[in-house]
Amino acid sequence: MCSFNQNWTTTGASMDYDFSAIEKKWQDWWQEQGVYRVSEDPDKPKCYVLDMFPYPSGAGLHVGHPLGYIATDIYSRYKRHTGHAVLHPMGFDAFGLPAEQYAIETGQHPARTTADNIATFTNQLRRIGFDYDWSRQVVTADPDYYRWTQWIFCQLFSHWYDPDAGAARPIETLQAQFIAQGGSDFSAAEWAAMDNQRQQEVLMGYRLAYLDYADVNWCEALGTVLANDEVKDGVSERGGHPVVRKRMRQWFLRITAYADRLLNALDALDWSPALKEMQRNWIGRSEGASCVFRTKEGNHPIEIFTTRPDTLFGATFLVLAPEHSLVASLTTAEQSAAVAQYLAYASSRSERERMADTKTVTGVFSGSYAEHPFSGEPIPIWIAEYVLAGYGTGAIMAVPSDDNRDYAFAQHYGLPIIEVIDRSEHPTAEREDKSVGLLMNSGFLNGMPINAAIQAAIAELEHRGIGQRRVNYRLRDAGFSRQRYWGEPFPIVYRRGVPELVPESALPVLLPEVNSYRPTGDGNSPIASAREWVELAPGLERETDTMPGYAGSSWYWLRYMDPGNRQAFVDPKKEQYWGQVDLYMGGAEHAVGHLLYSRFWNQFLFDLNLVSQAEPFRKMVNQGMIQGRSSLVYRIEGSNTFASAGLKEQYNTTALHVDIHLVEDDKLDLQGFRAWRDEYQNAEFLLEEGVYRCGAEVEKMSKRWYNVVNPDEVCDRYGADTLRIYEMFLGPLDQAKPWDTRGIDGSFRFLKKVWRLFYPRENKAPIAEEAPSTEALKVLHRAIAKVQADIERLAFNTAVSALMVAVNELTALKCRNRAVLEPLIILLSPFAPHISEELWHGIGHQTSVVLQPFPQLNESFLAEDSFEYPISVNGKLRDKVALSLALNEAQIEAAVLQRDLVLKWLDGKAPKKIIVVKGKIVNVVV
RNA sequence: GCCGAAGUGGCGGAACUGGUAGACGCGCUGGAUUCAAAAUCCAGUAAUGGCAACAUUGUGUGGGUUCGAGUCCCACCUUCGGUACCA
Repeated sequence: MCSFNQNWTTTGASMDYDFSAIEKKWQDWWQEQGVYRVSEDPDKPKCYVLDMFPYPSGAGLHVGHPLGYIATDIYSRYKRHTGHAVLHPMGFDAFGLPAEQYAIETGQHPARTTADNIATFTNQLRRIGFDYDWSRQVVTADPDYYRWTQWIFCQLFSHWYDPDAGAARPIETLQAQFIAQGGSDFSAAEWAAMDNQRQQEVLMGYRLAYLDYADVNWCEALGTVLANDEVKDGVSERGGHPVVRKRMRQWFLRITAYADRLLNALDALDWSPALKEMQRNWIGRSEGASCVFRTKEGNHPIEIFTTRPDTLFGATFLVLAPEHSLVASLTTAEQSAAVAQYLAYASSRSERERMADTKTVTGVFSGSYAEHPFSGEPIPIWIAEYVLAGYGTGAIMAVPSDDNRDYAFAQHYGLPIIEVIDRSEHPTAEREDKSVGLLMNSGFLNGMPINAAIQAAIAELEHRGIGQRRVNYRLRDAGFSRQRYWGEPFPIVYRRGVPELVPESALPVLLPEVNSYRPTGDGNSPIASAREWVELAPGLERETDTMPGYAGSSWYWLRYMDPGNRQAFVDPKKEQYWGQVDLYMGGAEHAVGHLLYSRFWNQFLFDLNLVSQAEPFRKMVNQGMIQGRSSLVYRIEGSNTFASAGLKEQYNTTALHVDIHLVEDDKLDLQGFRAWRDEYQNAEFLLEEGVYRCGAEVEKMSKRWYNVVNPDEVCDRYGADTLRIYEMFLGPLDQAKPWDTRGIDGSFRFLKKVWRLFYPRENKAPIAEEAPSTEALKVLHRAIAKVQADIERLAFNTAVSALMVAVNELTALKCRNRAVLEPLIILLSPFAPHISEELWHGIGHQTSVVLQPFPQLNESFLAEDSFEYPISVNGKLRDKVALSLALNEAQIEAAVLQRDLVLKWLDGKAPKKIIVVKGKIVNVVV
């Protein structure tokens, strides 16, 4: 990798594949000609192909990033060839922490560094030759963009989710309802009696964007709130300062209102089962019942959630989470010391520790008892960390007979166990098996199967007014506040503490300039220090939190449809034309976060009739990660001597990563290595056959492992077309695969072979106009069939392989006919657009190959009249014979039985059976 | 633990609904060309045995279904991704 060759040229430069000149030339030409400009065309079917837009980091792109972009580029170019109006845009997710962190360190305005990084990314992307319509680029940090992010937030704030309508409705409809008939726990008269502030607090409980209190990661030393990934093992990642939970008022989005719709709509989407399953698990719907247990001492009803109300008679104790609000009031004097000790222990345990050992049973008795709602028996109330405060009601009824954790707990503390499911008919059934068994020891439920008992138990709970059917979700409402500078400001002002929207005419609310991007130290965002911006008037202050990173990315695909619109976030006509994203490509790391938020925003906008489709992404594909291939050197312990890979076993060595740019073909550049780091200046080497061999390891491509390959390097050395072909040829799109620059030669040679097809060394004659041979046509049409089918199923590795086969065969046939080579260029052009455009113009065309129709498959060229039958004897391949496909099965059988090899294996015996599959195989059973 | 994906030559990988395992490419070996190198071209390349024809073995492991299994079924092992005491 260290020494890049000059471009591939020998003599007669014009007849050689000079990729760097070709690529530059056509990129400029496409730009000038506006070849990739798209608009709505009612005469064409539409196709919307989308990539997850990147965050423009300072590091630039590595070869792993464009994998998905190349795939969608090929797909979108193919769709252009097949007559579609194709929307394939690109933009930037430009708000985020790294730019802000850089600003804190250097004082550079994040807008400035973001713009620089976008320029770097754009240059890198342009070099690869994508068919983006750059005039549609969106940047989430651009005020023209984020005014609409703010606008959508305004809609979320001014709507509530009406469960009766199953859709979002204006908050005024709820107000009207309160005026007319009151709410769930107040009458119309009581509503009327409330002051505005109180009324607003009630409404806040319904808005889809609302304020509530939540714990954040607060770091006193840094004076700021930290994101989850900035906290490692309870201390800040930077500086290692302690981080504590702190309650702060935060904005939330009520995504839980849409939980059921988000879950149900998954079925109709063309996403991988794995991806759907991740979303289902994240939403985590479970059906069951809530039930209230009265306490023996004092009036402290405990509400629990259970998915197994049928086992209520088996509930022998209750368990509260250590953080449950009733823990203090239910702890008796005798138990207070033990409980206090346990609570101290529980709060000292990090999430990580709690996760690590789920086998250890811990808990403490509160001293109090609850009353069993059906039997009236007293049952003890325990406190244990295996019950989570954040899920359900933070309290459970423990049924040791039918829950493994409850069972382990009961065993450990000697609590009673009542069997309530009779599984005697099914001796192999395990605890928690819901599919078999009849209720016993359960009063009115006795003898019922489990499902019937669940229904009966819920009915009884509802009848007695102590519980009800309930659906519970794991999904939480999404925290939407960040105490940061570099994000969208909220379009919110507080009038004497009551939040209200700024008028629409005041949008966008621009980020103020600040003197310092450092946290204020009191938990507020840096923009709180811009006092003249915050204080609009006495008693009228702006919100100083900003929106999180996912705000801008939750609707960006809609903006691409109509990026310049100043009247609306998208023109409804344009939205109706482009509709759903037909193919969405991106990394699996966004499987739950981004994809769930985006679906939620889209469902909401759909409720408001602002978009025409409930679901934004019809087909979603996750591209696999391209891994790096790291190089390793082996330092002999306690020395500055390095042993070559083959010698390392003889010594006690430490493997160290070395920059792959100092390694070629696993051989280390010794001078380069000594110059690389001061500490290696005097390094000594133990060589093998005169060279130092490095070890290698496949791992994530990362600066940290010095194994990053930049696409620019590859473009310099081989060209963008080779990069594109190689990335696709590497393996299936959705699989993780290692990048090995050594393998790229094959793709480069392939393109050179394509070039030679048009410009053979020994033949300077122009392309032949006469009719091609049947063999050449057969090769062409086989390629058309395979490439087309493979692009449709996104199997680009085998499509490239099919093109290689075609080029090899046409080279062998010395085919130079226009009628074959012209369609071949179009087949190749989605994969390698630059060389294709050059060859296309080279054979006399003036217009772009991009705009050509895809070659029409003629099946008649694929038809064969004979087939070489493999003949197996007892399933083992023994012979082959070419036979006409016109023969019937009896004729084939007869021909096979005459074969010498078959007779030899029959060894004089008559065959037991002969299986003839026409056009496939013959199997002789002896 | 649970959910999902995947285990095929020295390497990346191919094989449609069960029908010639290893397409295509890398690498490697030999040869041509060259003063030499690069580049290019030709031949070979799963393993084992054999000059060869050919034979035996072979798609993570062990069973099974089938005329026939990389592909289907059962059990298990390993790797990767997600998730995590979810009541």
